[in-house]
Amino acid sequence: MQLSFPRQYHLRTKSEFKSIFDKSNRISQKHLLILFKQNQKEYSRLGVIVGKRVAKKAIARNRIRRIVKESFRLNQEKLLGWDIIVIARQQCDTLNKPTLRKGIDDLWQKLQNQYRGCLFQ
RNA sequence: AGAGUUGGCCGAGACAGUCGCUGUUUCAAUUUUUUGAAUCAGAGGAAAGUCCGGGCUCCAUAGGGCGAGAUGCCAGGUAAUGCCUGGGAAGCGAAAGCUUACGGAAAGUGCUACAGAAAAUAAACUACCAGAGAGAUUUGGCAAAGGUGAAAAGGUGCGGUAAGAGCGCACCGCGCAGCUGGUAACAGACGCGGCAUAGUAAACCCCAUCUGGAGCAAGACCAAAUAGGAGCUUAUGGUAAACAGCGUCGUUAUAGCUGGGUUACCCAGUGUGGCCCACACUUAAGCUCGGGUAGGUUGCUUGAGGUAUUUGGUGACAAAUAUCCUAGAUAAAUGACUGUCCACGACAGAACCCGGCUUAUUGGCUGACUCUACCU
Repeated sequence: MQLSFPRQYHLRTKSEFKSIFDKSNRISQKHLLILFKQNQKEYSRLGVIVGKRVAKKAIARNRIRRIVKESFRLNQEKLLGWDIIVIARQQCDTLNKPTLRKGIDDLWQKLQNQYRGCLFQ
C-alpha cells in the first residue's frame, strides 16, 4: 500500500471541522488531544490545529504540524475510516522530535485498540 | 605581528539514496474534470516588528478654511520617504573615524528642585567707599571680593576712581553692516557698536513644508440549499342587486338551486402615531428575475526585476547594450529516514508587490584605512 497524503485526505472546510467538534469521541494526553468520528469512506482524513497560544513562533507551529502529518502518513493503514483532528496543547513546543513522535504513535495505537470493533461492523 | 575603525558578500551546511507534499510544461486515459507517467521549479537576510514611503484596488472629492499628525542645517539621489549620498556646524577620540530631534527664546504663556541675598519687572545678604551720629544705627554710591548652584546680567589684562564699574583702551567672545569665496548651509578678513536677549521648545507655543479615507479579509466573476424581496399567472370571505343556466308549473306567484365574480355594501388584523382622522399592507401555489450566504474562480506574480559590461558622476545613483525568468500555498506545500564529510549548523517560515528603517543571529570569506612595535 502506498503511504501518500494528498489534498483530499486533509480536512479542509469550516463545516467539516465543525461537524467533528459537535459530536466526536476524544482521547487526550498531556500535550495532545485528538477528536475523531467515523466518516463512511475508505480512507481517513486529518486536520491539525496548533494555536498561537501553544507556540508563538510560526516555525515552531509548522514543526509540530509536520511531525503529526508525517506520523499520520506512515500509520494511515491502521486508521481507515475516520475523520481525525489533532489539537496541540500548551507546552507542546517544548518537546523534542522523538518524544512528540512517540506520543502521537501511542495515540493512534489507543484509537485502534479502543474502536477496533466498530471498523468491522 | 598586535590593537582598532569601517564597507561588501555568503548563510534551511554539502553530497548520495528511499518515502512524501505544492505547482509549471509535455504525453496518455477520461464527458466535464480528474487520474497516471515523465520533466523542471519550490522560503529569508532578516520572510519578523508593522515603524515610515510608494505601487495596486475600492470609496470620497469644485475651491478654500479650521483642526489633527508628521518632518525641521544645506545641496543632491529617488516613484517616494522620516531613507540614502555629499557638504557645513557642534561635540567625542591620539588617529582612522564616530555621534547629533541641528528652525525660532527681543510674539506670548509656563517651569528652573535643593542651595543661595537674588533664578530675571525694581537684582544686592556679607562686603567696599562717602556723609550724618558719642554710639547703636542710618542716608547714599557701587557690583570689584565672598559664599550657593547645572546656570548669577560677557572673560583676561592695563588704565581709571572716594570705592568701583565697558567708565575708557587692547585682545577674545557677542551683535550689526557691506565685501570676498561657495549653488547653498557656512567660512574668511576688515570695519562699526559698546554689552543689551540666563537656560528650557523630546514644556505649551510660533514659523515653514507635507498629509483625503480604508485596505488583497481591497476589489472582480460564477453560484447550491434555506429564508426573505420584485414581477407575472392561477385560485381565494360574507350579504344584496343585476345577468346566465337549471328547475317548478300546484296557490300561476317569478319560489328555490347552481355558476361566473360585473356592481354596491359589510367584516378583522398589522404598521406609522399619545389618540382620532388619514395612508400603506394582508392568503396559497407555480414560474421568472435580480441581490446574495456556503462553496468555487480570479486578483497572484514580468517587476520602479536580477546578472554582466561600458559610459557619466566625489558619491547615492542614472543611462545604454547583452542576457536570464527565479515560490505562489489557501485548515495553508518545501518534510522524514539512512550513510559520508566538515566549519557541527544561529536567528528564524513567503501570504498582493516593491524601497527603507528597526530588532534577532552560529559562524565564514573579503576590500579599505589608522595607531604601536620590530625587521629590511
